[in-house]
Amino acid sequence: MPELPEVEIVKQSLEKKIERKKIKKVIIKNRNLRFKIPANFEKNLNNKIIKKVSRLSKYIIFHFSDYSFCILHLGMSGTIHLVGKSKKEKFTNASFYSSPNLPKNHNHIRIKFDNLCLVYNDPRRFGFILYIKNKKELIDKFSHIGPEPFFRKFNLCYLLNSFKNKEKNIKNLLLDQKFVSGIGNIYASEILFHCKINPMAKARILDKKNCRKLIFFSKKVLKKAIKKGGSSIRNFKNTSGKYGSFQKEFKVYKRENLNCLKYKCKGKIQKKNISNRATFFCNICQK
DNA sequence: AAGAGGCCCTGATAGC
DNA sequence: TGCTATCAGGGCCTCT
Repeated sequence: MPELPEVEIVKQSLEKKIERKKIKKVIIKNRNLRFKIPANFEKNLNNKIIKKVSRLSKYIIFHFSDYSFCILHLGMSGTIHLVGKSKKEKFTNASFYSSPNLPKNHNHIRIKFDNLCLVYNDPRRFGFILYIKNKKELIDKFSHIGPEPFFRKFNLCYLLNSFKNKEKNIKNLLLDQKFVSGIGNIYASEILFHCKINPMAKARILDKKNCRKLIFFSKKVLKKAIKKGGSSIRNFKNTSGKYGSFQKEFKVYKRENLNCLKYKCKGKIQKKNISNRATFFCNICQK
């Protein structure tokens, strides 16, 4: 589901609602996510106070007041839902939280606060959640993650250096989270369209001008997507159940055989599999 | 040693 | 209608 903009939207809607709250109980229905959730996970989270919620690339990070952490990755199909106690609960005192928006299946993790419950849903189970003991372990965990497009480190010098002798095509390189983090399959195609760079182009042939465009449009596309509340493909919603609208701004993604939207370009959008991932581009203006 | 490809899963949709 | 095949926003691991 989520690339950087969608994760940012989730993070933004989460922080307002769960910061400074204390975890009362953790219930795990299915431990078999991307990584098996260890038996002591619940115990580690019990009674922790969430000091802050942040995001790094496609990861959501819970900062606890005792300087331990929890990192959450949504994989392809992970979603987070915040639900309140049902009205019935007031009378029965049952510890039950429900919402009409909550999916029926695959609610693998529930984290309960007073009057609020965070539910992690993930049909494909490619996502994962990890408890991190301390700052050092956190830094370790992210040591192989490259800069986000928004970071100063993602500059002309860095790109030129990374592209030197690189045989890899630029589309695959944009998906390589060690090079740049946060860009996924949709935004890689969109960014390359704005740059007028062919996704199959080997990184080593790209010049300064191309690098400057990549830096500019990576930021621009992601920023705009965040502003629009993310892309609601396959029902992506924020934690309040609100849809994003950036899918309306797609210039190439899922637009195969349609006309290129660049002014006066007569091209048609092509779809091509690159390393088994659908890639969309204009055959004329992205030569 | 960089880079391509397989694989982990379920569900929606396309095609017959 | 109902079956099967293909594909989906990610990233780790293995093989060459």
